[in-house]
Amino acid sequence: MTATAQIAKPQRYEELLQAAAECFQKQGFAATSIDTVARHLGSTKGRVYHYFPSKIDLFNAVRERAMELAYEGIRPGYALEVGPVERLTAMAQGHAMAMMRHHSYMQVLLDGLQMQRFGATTEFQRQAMDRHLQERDAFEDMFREVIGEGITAGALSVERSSIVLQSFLVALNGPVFWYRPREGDDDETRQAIADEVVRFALRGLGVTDIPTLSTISGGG
Amino acid sequence: MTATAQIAKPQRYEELLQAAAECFQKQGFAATSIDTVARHLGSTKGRVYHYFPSKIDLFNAVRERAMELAYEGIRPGYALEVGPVERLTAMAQGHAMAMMRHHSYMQVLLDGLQMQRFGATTEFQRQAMDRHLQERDAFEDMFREVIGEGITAGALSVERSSIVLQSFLVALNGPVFWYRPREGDDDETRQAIADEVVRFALRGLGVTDIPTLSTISGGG
DNA sequence: TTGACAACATACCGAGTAGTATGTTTGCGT
DNA sequence: ACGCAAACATACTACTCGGTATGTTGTCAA
Repeated sequence: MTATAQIAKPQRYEELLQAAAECFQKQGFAATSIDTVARHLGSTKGRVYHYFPSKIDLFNAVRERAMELAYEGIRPGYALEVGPVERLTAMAQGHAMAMMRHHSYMQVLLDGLQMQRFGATTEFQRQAMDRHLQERDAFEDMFREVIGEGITAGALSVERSSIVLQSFLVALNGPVFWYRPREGDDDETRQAIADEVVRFALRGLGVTDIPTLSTISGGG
Repeated sequence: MTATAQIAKPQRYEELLQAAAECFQKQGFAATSIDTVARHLGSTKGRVYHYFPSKIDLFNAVRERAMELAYEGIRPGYALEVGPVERLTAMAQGHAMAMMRHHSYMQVLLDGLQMQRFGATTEFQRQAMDRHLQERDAFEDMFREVIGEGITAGALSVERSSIVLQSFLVALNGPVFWYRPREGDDDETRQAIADEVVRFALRGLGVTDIPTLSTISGGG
């Protein structure tokens, strides 16, 4: 009796994506079977393959969603009409927050990006990978751009900018590696952590007076 | 005709470890089969199982070796009899260098540490994992200790030290994620990169005047 | 009432994969 | 020369997993 009718299709899709994100996060792509995801939902393969044509498509869907969430994290800061250091701070804050808020998705995202090394994939899958890498580059470019403005404005002191950028991004991604979501965690808890991470990362770029969020929203 | 006799046993072991490290790095643990490793060596399963009782033991051997290499990276700096900031700088340098020099091993190491999330393992494997996590903690403690001395000495400005420590370590581990070994790379190339990474990480801790290696070896 | 279709569940197949059991070669001590 | 063990290679087994083919059930329009 296929049980739970009534549930709208997009909601089922969302449930599947969430379950897949959690499984891929916990076990990685290769170690996660379709049956694992299905069991996590209390259902069977049939359901999964009804919504996704293959395992890799499911994985790509999770990554794509994760990428969207990452964009959402930094876009508000990027769009601010204030100085580069203030924009950068807001972007960094948003990104660090997204890393904790959507922890499962983000871990899958970073895992997936490291998958470049899975040299042997099909031509079709290679296209998906390339698209994904392009999105990552575009994402990084947003930081690159604002950091560049900061350097021009003399607010940042940087020698080899490409390496520093990578260090900066890795530091912001940090919570994905060491933050473990706890039962009572709310946005305030995460904000406090994000503040400290952002402080560290910005000082790494040579910023001595770290702007606060209230300073930023108060006007540049 | 088993071909290549003459080769000493420890050398064979070393070859196997290296091959395993490269395979696990490229494909991850789950996606790497014993046959993959064997083919990478131009041999068969027989060889692998002659030296290692199981796949997980092979993997653990790689991780253990990686951990040793990581220790070797920071020990010289830790042992210096100079100020905490100078010691920390030397440790950070050594660590960043090790991340690039032993890139395959280190990637496997970090991959493996993230494997905490593979909740469902055997009791025996859980012990190996616990031992490994303890070693990681001991490793981190060496940094924690020196950073603590730096704070006491007033040379570092840090608020929530646990989060800052994690950010610091992630930044130093960074090269594992974004550095790709190139044909012509020698230690000088890597030193230049490490310098920049260390500079970033130390400034994140609030160090304004980064010591140089010559300063350190010249005496505190 | 009756198709028709969506939304699954179930059964099944072929391709790997970890591990084992057994052969085969080679060097070495006697 | 001979036996013996190290150092593998080969063949095989039990099992898992991605994907497919097919069955089943609820829903809804005509």
